[in-house]
Amino acid sequence: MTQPQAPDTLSQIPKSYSPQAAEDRWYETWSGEGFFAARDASDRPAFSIVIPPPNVTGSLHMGHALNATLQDVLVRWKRMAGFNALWLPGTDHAGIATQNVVEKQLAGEGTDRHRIGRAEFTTRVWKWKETSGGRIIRQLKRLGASCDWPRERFTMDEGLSRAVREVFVRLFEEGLVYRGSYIVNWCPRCHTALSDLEVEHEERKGKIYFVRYPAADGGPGVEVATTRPETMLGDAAVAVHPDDDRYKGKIGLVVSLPLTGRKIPVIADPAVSPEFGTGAVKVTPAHDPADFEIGRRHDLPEITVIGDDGRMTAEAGEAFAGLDRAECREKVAAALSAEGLLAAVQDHIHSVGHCYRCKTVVEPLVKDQWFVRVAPLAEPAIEAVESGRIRIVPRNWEKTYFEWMRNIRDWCISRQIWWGHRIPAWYCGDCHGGKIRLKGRWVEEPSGMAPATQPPSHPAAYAQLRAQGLSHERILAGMDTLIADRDVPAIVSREDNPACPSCGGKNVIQDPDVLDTWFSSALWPFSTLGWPDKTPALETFYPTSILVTGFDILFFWVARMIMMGLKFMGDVPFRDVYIHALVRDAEGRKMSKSKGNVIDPLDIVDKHGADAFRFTLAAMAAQGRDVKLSEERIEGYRNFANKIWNASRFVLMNVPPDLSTRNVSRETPWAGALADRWIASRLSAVAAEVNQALTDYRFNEAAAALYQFIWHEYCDWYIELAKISLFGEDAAAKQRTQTVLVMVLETTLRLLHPFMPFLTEEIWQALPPDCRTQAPRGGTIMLAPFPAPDGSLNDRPAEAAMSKLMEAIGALRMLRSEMSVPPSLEVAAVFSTRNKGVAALLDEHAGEIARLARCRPEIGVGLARPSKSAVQILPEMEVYLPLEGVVRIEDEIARLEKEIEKADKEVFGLAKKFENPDFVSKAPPEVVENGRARLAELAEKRRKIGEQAARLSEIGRESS
RNA sequence: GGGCGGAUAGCUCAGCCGGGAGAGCGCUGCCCUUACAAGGCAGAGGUCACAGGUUCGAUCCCUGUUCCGCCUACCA
Repeated sequence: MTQPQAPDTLSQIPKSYSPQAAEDRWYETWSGEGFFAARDASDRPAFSIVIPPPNVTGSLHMGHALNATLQDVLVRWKRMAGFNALWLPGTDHAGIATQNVVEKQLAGEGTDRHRIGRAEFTTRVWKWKETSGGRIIRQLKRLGASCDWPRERFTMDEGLSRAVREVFVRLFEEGLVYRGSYIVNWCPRCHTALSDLEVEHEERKGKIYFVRYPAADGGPGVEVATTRPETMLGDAAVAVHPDDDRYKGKIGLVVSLPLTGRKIPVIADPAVSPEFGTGAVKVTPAHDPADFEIGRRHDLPEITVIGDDGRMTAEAGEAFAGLDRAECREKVAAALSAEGLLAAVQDHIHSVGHCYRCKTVVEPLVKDQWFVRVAPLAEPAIEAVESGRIRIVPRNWEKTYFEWMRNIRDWCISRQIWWGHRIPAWYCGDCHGGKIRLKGRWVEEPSGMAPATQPPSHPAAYAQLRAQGLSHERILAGMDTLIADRDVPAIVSREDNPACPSCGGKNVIQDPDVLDTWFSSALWPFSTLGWPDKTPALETFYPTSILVTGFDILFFWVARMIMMGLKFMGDVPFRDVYIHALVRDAEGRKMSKSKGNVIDPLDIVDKHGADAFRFTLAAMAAQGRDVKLSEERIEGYRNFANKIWNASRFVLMNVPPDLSTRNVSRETPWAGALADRWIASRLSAVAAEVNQALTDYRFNEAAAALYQFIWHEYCDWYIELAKISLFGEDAAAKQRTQTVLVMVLETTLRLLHPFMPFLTEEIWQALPPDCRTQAPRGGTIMLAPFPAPDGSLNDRPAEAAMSKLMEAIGALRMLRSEMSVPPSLEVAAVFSTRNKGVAALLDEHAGEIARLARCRPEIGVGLARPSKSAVQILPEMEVYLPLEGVVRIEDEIARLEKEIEKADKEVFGLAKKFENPDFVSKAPPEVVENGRARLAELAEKRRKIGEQAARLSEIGRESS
């Protein structure tokens, strides 16, 4: 590969790591060299992830950053571990969102989509997509995402569109897609139907109105409760519960609907809850989902009083027609009040549905729409998770999944917008021309096309337009929307403009609606790999290995992918689903533009580097917890990156550039000094931990293990110890230390690479060439083998000995610090033990103790304590710091008294356990034994401190 | 209404199979010790929300309570 210029002399390595330059340089190299590419055919095992496609309109937010980081960690790990790893990127076309963006643009130009027409509009959207869309893709690259970019897909691509059409047609043929007239969620602003999932419910303070409906014969009527009095204008009945004794006599009564005088019946329906309100409910089938059901059961008329634009229709009556929903509510309430029919108004909290795109209050309306019959698809999808063919991690999301899947309702998939996959359904103008009503630009001047500045007008029947002399083509060209009567059959076809099966004519008109964006997203795991064609990629990478996503789209997307994957591929779309948390701000609030608490991931990358940012996200991704991101935390990991940088700098400054670890057998370098054996043992433990944690998707644990090892073992101890031989006279020891220093660093870099790709590559490239573990190709760390746990390096004795040594050093450091002995002052110190082995160990490592605790150590068995000295009592040794001429004795006495207090507490707590005879008899023997040993140790320590305190007080008295 | 999750150091959070409470940041003290002051060494700081229960033993398991999130639902 083309070698970017790595600093070649030590003096050139700057003292702190600056990420920017390295990041751009390495990303370009990796991607240019094709290191991210997976192979359609390979003898290596496949590992594949498809990215949850972000909206093409979107820009990278924290959620994306977390999502992408976790995927990249996994895919880089697997790639290094020898898999044919694919991470397939792409975006979705985000129908409503994208359409909104371009519509806003048009509004700025003083026009709108109806004036420019459908064809021109979609051209505009494509143009927008080409120039402004996909910003998020470029942002992902800044994060270091190792996606196979040449495979990038877009839901509106030719191939994916073909998949959409194939699926739609097949579902239709099987009766799983149908067109029907039902109540749907309608956004009066976006002017389209929404699926249930696209409605966000929010608790709102509102009012509940109690309204008297007098009997038609003038007798006592019924009182109903409603939160939406304006809908009463469309009431078709009043319903009560069949078993409600209060209303038994009223069933069948005809009441007079206030303000309209219309006569409506009182009916009985079990859906009514007797406990709520008055127990009698007004029924508005055209404007309430529950009422709609009741209406259909009782064959009530569906009187539409609110129109597509959220304004009252003519049906609402002269007094109200044209009013906005909210205005109308006031007017109706006032009118009822004036007539004395408003019994009461109370405050009431209820949840109100809002459009998830524009937050407008949705209006339930009865509309002709296309639906997917979901229940038959849901069944196998439930089974797949129950049986474990798909694992959801963490598991508690399974419950949510099942809950939703078992109560699933049909999915409304048609949208009344222009940007998206147009529904492949046509209606025959020749057979049903009278029942197909169209709106379009020709209506204003039936003799010809109206100027493009004219918005569409009233609907006209297709037959009528033809009769006025418009050609079929011309009608289509000017058509805006279409309403076909319920009994007009749809011709659903894989080919455009199919011939009518009954008349053979070609004058067919395509349904103007487009499909829900999620319909195409649901096919993503196989449509992106080439389906419906049988491609090698599909063969190799489906089912994908894992899906990484946030729980907010568990239903929107994950569930639907499972259904579609099982239906059309006959297999699950992925083996595992890893559900990660939401990223919140430091206060735990959801980040949102309106709250102004958004942290832009790219600002973080600019400021602290992609590696620090990625590491932070991984470290905070504990399963089942939200990620509360604060900049201080990121700074902490930026410091970590810098620490690694400087440790590496130290290594590079102290090893010859021609050093080779190429032919060093695994055992040799570790066979030497205690520190070498210890760090090797620790390294193998960390490698095991990281591998296991990643296997279990416990990213935070992998990150924590690396952090702990690098900073607190390699840097704090190993490097410090290494300095002794590096700066010493023993050439062999020096060389061995250099070897270990580099080998551990090099291995650690590979372990760390999935988390911090840029930094690790930058350093790895600067290592002596013959110290870099050979990658199968490319000469890059990202293709070098991922360190596997190596049990042969485990060295329990070395770890035990090292912790003794660390304890001894720690004890003296503690005394020094407590006694305020300056770090630069070399002191005398006595290490006394009863254990010969310990004495031998300390003696052997007197040099290390001397350096790391800055002292002249005297080591031995049963050494006398210096008369005026501070002491630290450890299980197997006592450490004395002679105080003569160094500090005041009183300070040490005070310190010891505090220690005595602490030790007493501990002894007391533990001793209490043994007072209970059941503990000794019932607890496992090893637990009891362990307790006994600890108790003995503590008691001994307490005794010795006491003695020492007494002695010092005595001396103190004598000398004063 | 149903469901899920949380409550552990000043802050943000780890804590797998019940058996000696951890990290990061912040704070305090001493140090520019030839990799790093974005650093080193050391330290203080916790009734593991509350009340019961199971157990020899509970931060961990069970029940209930309080508070806080979130998801879901056609009680108008």
